[in-house]
Amino acid sequence: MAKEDKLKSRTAILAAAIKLFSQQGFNGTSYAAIAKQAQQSKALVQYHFDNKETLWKESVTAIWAQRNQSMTDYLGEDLLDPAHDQPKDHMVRQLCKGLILFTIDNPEWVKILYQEAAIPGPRLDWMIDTFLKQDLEQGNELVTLAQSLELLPKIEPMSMLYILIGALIHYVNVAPVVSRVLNKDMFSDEQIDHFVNNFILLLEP
Amino acid sequence: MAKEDKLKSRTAILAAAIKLFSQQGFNGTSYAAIAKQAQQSKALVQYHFDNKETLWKESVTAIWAQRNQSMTDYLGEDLLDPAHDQPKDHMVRQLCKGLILFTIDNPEWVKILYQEAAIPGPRLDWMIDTFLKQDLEQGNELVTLAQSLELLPKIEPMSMLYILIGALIHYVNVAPVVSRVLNKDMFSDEQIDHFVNNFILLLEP
DNA sequence: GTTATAACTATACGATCGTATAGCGCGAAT
DNA sequence: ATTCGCGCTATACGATCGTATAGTTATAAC
Repeated sequence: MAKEDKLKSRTAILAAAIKLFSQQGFNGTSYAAIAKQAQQSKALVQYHFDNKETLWKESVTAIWAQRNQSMTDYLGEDLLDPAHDQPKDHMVRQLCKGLILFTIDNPEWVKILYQEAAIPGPRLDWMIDTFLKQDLEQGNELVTLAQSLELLPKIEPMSMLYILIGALIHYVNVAPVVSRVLNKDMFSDEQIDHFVNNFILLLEP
Repeated sequence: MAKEDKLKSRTAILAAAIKLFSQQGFNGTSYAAIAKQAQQSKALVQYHFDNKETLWKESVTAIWAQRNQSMTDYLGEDLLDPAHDQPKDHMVRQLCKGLILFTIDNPEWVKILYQEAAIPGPRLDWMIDTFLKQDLEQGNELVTLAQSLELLPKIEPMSMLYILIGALIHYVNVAPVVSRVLNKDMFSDEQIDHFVNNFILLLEP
């Protein structure tokens, strides 16, 4: 069936666009590069998305949709449910490790965020209004909830959020560098556990 | 004198290149854009730096030179000197605030690092061999020293480094976003102090 | 004052940029 | 069986990409 083919090629192109936009930014990514990455013709890319800004916005939208979908896989809604009556440090460990694994599997949103935050302009404005404002609120709520459960130290929630997200993201961002320097695979479960175990030592309320 | 003119125009171009490469990455930055930013002709840019890779490498080298110079301004060599016999929390606060103010005034090295770490390739390899390897070692030493002075909690130094640098960098990176969302200037001394005060609550050994 | 050198400019190359448009092939509808 | 519509391609536009090279000005040496 033709409709399926169309969706398939469109999806492949969108996936390629997501990868390249997040890695190389808006100006650094070309139609031709996206086409090559998706193994499709440049004309087909333009057929599906008739200008670059549209393609970029659809990419960001897809990134956030995928991210929100994936988030619940890593941080199930009941993760912070006290009904589990698991040990607290185990819950905190699961939260931190979940956030790292989630970021490793979904690095695009961070990269796009950092790309655009570096050049304030209409694209960043659009991201703020469409996604980031809500993200901050949700992050704030998550931290506040975790604090009320005595899982995180009760410092001001926004500051806690900076530290939590910042430290975990940084680990993922520089992992390719550190892996090469220390000759260890920082993406391995062993190294991630090692880092998380150290991190949660700081987080004991 | 002609030599001075040459140096002056060259410096202006290099400054423009540093800004654009760090904001837009290698592929996202063009000779024309650099020329415009530096208010010089495109031909003059090429006269000083006869190909793009050379210009990029010189930019990165200049960024690190400026960074290392500036670092000692913000984190004086005697900052961790116990001879001061200042209160410990004051020294930690000064270290954290220094790192943030330093990053605000020198955001380029982080941005270039994140840009290139997102696309492993020969440019990242060069950065690792030339700068990043040493950076990691120095960071490790700084943390170890601070720990021995009981200024930082004695978790594994590399993990401590991730958290310290990650949290502070993230604060600076998303400050433009958060400023707009919360309608506060996150670059202001007041907001920085607020964050640092919260951060050091976590760092009490 | 002539000359040599250094700083800088003008111009143009082929490749690639983002975009526009006309046309192809083929399944579905009549 | 023909027509129609849709998924897709071919091709070309002017602009800009990174780079090459010849030319122009200005300075310094003699």
